Amino acid sequence: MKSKLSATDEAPLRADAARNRERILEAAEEVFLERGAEASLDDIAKRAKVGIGTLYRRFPTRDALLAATSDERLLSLAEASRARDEKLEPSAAIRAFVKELVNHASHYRGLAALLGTVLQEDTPGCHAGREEGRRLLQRAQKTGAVRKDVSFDDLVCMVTAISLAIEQGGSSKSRVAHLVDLFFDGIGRTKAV
Amino acid sequence: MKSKLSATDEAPLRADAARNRERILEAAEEVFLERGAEASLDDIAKRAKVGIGTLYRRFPTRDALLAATSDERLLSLAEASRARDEKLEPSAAIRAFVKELVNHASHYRGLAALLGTVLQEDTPGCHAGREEGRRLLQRAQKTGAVRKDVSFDDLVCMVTAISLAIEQGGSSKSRVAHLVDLFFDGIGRTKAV
DNA sequence: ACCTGAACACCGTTCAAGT
DNA sequence: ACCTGAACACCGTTCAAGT
Repeated sequence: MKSKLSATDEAPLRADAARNRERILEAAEEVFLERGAEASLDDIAKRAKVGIGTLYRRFPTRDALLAATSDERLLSLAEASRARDEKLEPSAAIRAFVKELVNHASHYRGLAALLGTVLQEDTPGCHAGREEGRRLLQRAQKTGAVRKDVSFDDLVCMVTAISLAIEQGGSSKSRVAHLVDLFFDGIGRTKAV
Repeated sequence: MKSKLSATDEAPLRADAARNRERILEAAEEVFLERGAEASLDDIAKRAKVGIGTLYRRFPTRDALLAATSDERLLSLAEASRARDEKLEPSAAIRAFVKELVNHASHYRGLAALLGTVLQEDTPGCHAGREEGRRLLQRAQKTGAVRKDVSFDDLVCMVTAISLAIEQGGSSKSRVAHLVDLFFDGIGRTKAV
């Protein structure tokens, strides 16, 4: 029984194509880590020992490549979030999720600014991330821990802001926590004394 | 009696150089409006009918050009803020300032992402903007309207996030207000019921 | 189906030559 | 002092030719 949600039902790749795809992904991860999310696509193709055309064939846009590169991390992020669902109350759960998403957006330099568009890509990880975020938000709103007029996009906006601040100013784990708290004490109904 | 704060005491420009500087600024404003903050510097030089070298001589970085282009707007923004100081209480005053700054950051496409660095440039407008922001923040904190652990950088971070959200998602004046409120009800001590 | 890389159109930045 | 623009090194994207 296949899921109705399966995005683009992709025809299975030929063996060599699949291999190339994998190599591009590995090279991209390396190069993005070294040079940031705006790194040259040519460099990535070269590192993957693949023609630049092959890269474009598989990943028509930079966002698509970034999304594919982020996919595993996003999947395990969503999974981890669901796993700790039982142990945490809704308010703490969504706060933890946001913190993890900030970590993700800070994984490459330059990813933060693109998070909003990348997360809209049609890949399993992006899908799972959105799903989980929306689920946590609804749950927190149902229990009254979060205001009703907050959208998932508002959440992404928060994450982007925090990640950009981290990227520009100093990182320091406490600054992340500080910013997350700042935003949440606004979004939540809890009074910030 | 000259101000001690006067940034780079700039030697007066030769008449033709001053004229060129002005033309670059006008062209830049136009081109940035048309094509966004990442527009080609070559296009700007051409529109200004100036060699590209002249542009670089006057504005060594893109940020410097963006700052110079924003300068008048930032100056009048700061002035307007000081003007309404008497009529508004601290909480409302800083909220209005943030809203104006969001408008500014949304003036060109792509400016939002650069606001943090552009605002650090050493130009009268950037200086005035920072000054006014810090003043409002202190004032609001003194009256207890804003938490003590909020920094000016936190404010800029907010503005950037909101502007990016505006730029990506739909604009709509109500969304700006919504986001500003969201952030402030977090930053402020007022309980968000 | 897929891969390759040359070809094209672009861009930022520098710097020697000119006034 | 200032201006100019050619020169250099780069980049994204497409597409004809090849397997």
